[in-house]
Parts: sequence; C-alpha cells; structure tokens
Amino acid sequence: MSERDERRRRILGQVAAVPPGSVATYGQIAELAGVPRGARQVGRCLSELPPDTEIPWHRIIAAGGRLSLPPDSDAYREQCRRLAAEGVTVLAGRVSMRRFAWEPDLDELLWKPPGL
DNA sequence: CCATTGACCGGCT
DNA sequence: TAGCCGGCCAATG
Repeated sequence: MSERDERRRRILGQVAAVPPGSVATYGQIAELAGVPRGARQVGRCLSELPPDTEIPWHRIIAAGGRLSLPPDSDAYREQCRRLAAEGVTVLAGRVSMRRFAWEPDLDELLWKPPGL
C-alpha cells in the first residue's frame, strides 16, 4: 500500500467513527487520522467517494460549523436532508457546533486505526 | 520544476 | 457575525 492510500484509510476510518446525530470538522478528522494540517486532504478524500458509499460523509463540515458544499448543489441538499434525519439542525448553511460537535471518548481516541 | 486548484483553517479587523 | 488573508498541502497539467 502506498503512503497515500494508508492516509486515506485512516481518514475514512475516522469519518466512519463519527456517530449519527453529531458532526466533525475537516481539521478535526485530519488530526484524529494523524494528518496534521491535512484538512484539505480530508476534503479531497470525501470528494472522491462513490455516490453509493456507506461512509457518513455528510457528518463532516468546515470549521465554525459551516457546510462546505456549494449551496445550489444536489450534494448540499442531500447533506442537509441526512443531517436533519439525524436530528442535526442546519440553519443558513450552518450547524451549531456548541450543540452537535463530536467529542470522541477515550476508547475512540485509543482506537488509533490500523497503521497509525 | 512551476502554477493552479480545491468539500480547508485560524487569526485578525 | 462577516470578511479578508496568509498559510497549508496533495494532485494535476
């Protein structure tokens, strides 16, 4: 496996670890995945996901609780739908981090996905 | 090798 | 709250 693939594995592993009803930021996922300052790489990974993926990409948002997709896109609307379905309220393209930010517990932090 | 391009971030005004 | 701005970093041509 190339280093690039390993990184992607860890990133997607962390994305998958975000529980329903909460959200995480790109930067947060990057840190947890052991890719400091890798927010853009997280975005890249998500943008490459196939349409039918099981990975909960909709729970990943930009810093400050902002949705990062183009507001006029289908993907954006789908993200809003899925978040709403989990009880996460999206107003004016934002989510209240105060209420919905994911706070990994010790077990999850210790989990350190394979390869880290 | 250089320039451009992103599902980005964080400090500062 | 809202922008602006420099920094960031892998992929692409």
